[in-house]
Amino acid sequence: MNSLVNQLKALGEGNRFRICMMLLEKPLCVCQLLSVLDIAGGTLSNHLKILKNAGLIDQRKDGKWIEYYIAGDSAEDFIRKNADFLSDRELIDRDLDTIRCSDRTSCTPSRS
Amino acid sequence: MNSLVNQLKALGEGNRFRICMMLLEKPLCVCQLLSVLDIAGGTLSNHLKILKNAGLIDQRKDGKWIEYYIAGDSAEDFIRKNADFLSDRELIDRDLDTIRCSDRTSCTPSRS
DNA sequence: GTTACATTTAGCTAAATTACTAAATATAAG
DNA sequence: CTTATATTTAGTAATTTAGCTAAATGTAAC
Repeated sequence: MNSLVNQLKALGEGNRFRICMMLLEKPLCVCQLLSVLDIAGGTLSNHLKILKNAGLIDQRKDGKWIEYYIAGDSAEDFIRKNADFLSDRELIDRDLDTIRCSDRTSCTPSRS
Repeated sequence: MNSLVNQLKALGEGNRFRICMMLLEKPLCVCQLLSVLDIAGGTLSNHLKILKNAGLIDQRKDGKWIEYYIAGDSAEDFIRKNADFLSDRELIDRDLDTIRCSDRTSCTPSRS
């Protein structure tokens, strides 16, 4: 029970939900997520840790970057089933459009 | 999006999750829920309000009691789909066994 | 190795959340 | 109307959470 409640709690926060929706589309590095979300790098890192502890996402090295992805079939299933209840898909699509530095040339995490 | 995230957040708390699991079985009054959960009446009342605001449950009068129930088909669907991910069904069953005063003869809410 | 960039950790604050108790309200029964 | 029971509201304390900035760490490229 605990692990399910933890997953629900992890997904039940706006920014973390958005992260999962984006990762459902494709794996992304921290700086790409950062280009969409209006939060500081440290905050994002913390959200990623919470999602990872809940078993919803995982990470792997990709050269200079760390790529995050949905942890596995059961995590994907869990997230997808909940995403089904989403009425305004529009917001998610807007997020996906906003992903920057997909060529990964300049991923400065600085946020004035 | 907001409403879905709110529902996830509402369900993503241990006591509220247990409440929903029990109500999935059958409508229950506050004192019955109270007989299972180890929290004070005021606290329970607050949890019920959160679940109700999220649109997951609703209430109706039943004589002296207030009966809570899953709000409707879509709420039931949402809760059931998430309950599917539950591995240890045992804990829920234990809760259901613990419901007291189902005859509603003595539902004192006092908790020393 | 030094520099530059990417990410995480640490330490902090403000806001939100969960919990309690006690008081208030509502209803039913006598 | 009074009493007993059921539920909610209010006020408060403790805990957790989300956010920030700055420092630390890791990695790549020069």
